[in-house]
Amino acid sequence: MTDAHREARRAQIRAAALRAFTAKGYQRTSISDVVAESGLSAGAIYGHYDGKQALFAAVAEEVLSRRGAEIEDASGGGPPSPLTVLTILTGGMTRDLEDGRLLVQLWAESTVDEVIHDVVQEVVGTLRGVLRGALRTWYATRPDLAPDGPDAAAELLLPVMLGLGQGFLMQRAMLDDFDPERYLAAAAAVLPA
Amino acid sequence: MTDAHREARRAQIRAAALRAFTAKGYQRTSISDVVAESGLSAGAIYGHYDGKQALFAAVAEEVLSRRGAEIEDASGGGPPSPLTVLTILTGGMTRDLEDGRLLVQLWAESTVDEVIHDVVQEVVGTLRGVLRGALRTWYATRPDLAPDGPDAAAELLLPVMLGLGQGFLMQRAMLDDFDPERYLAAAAAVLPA
DNA sequence: GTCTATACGGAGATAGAC
DNA sequence: GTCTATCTCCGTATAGAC
Repeated sequence: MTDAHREARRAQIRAAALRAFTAKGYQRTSISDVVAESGLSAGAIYGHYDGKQALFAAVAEEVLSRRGAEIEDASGGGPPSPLTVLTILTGGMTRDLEDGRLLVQLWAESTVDEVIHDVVQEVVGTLRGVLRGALRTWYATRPDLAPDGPDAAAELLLPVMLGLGQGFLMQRAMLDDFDPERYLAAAAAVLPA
Repeated sequence: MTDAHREARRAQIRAAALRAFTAKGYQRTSISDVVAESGLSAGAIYGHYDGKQALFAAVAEEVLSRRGAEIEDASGGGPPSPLTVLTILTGGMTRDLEDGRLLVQLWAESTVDEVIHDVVQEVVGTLRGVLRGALRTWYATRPDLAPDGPDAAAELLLPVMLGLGQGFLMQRAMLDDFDPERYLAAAAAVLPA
């Protein structure tokens, strides 16, 4: 089997795992669920991934790393505003995940599972680095909003940006009456622009 | 056994469950863990609660309802600012829970468990009602910040307030280098004041 | 009301044939 | 590499004595 075929099969397994985890949540999803969703067998899954935990880590890494890439892409046409960055984050997650359930599962698991914790720590770290860079270059074009310099301003806004993104995904996943556009409008009202 | 004794025993069980859920996460916590933590037996637990799910719901309800009470208390000395409200929310959770892990577990579970979903829906609904009331009265004292009236302004800010609170708890629970004061300072910079 | 002991089901993971 | 079949453990919940 060529490397390409091997990676294709791994991608197939990850995609099935993503669907299964999203539908039932990480903990309630059994390997049998992934088996059923993928059309493969338990043996096949374990031939490619060490187990459920490794599979979850792989899926999480795939999803989160795309957001960093998207923000860097968007920086091509001039520095994106904080609101634009937030829109990219939430829009990308919406496209990949339909709802935010998988990420909420990931965050919960990261507070209680060492391995997942480390994976999240690393991948959120790089995403935050990309965010920081984007905000810095934007503040550099708006010195009126950054009296202490763009770096300090970006560093200060960073946790809030992350929080607003997490809030969006959380509320979309858990509240029946969540209104995405309303949330982004509210965020726009508080973010610097 | 008097009602007071009965409630005391139930509180004892809830407290043990809270500790156990916080330490290992909801799903990984077994009834045996709660048994060990409480010093009681399985039979005793089931004599007071229908099972793990009901116990989790009871704990969640207890914790969240306190925040509503605290915000209403604070409204006694004049309408609290958005930042004050956020500080009450995060400070209260810090006091009750040490870290935000239990709530992150709750949110994750609410996206995947019908019963927990309904409980969260209701209790977050009332908390949101309290928040809405507090923001309205505050905006009423600051008509310069509410061109469309205090009600509209409060309604718009509501999801952001919730998001910032969730972001605080999430990041505290999952990020090694989280700085609570820095987060609140950053929130203060974006919130109306 | 509370204990001890246990029934019952389901989970993750592996063995061995193909 | 993949399948079928299965092993082993652990979790929830209950039964029955006190």
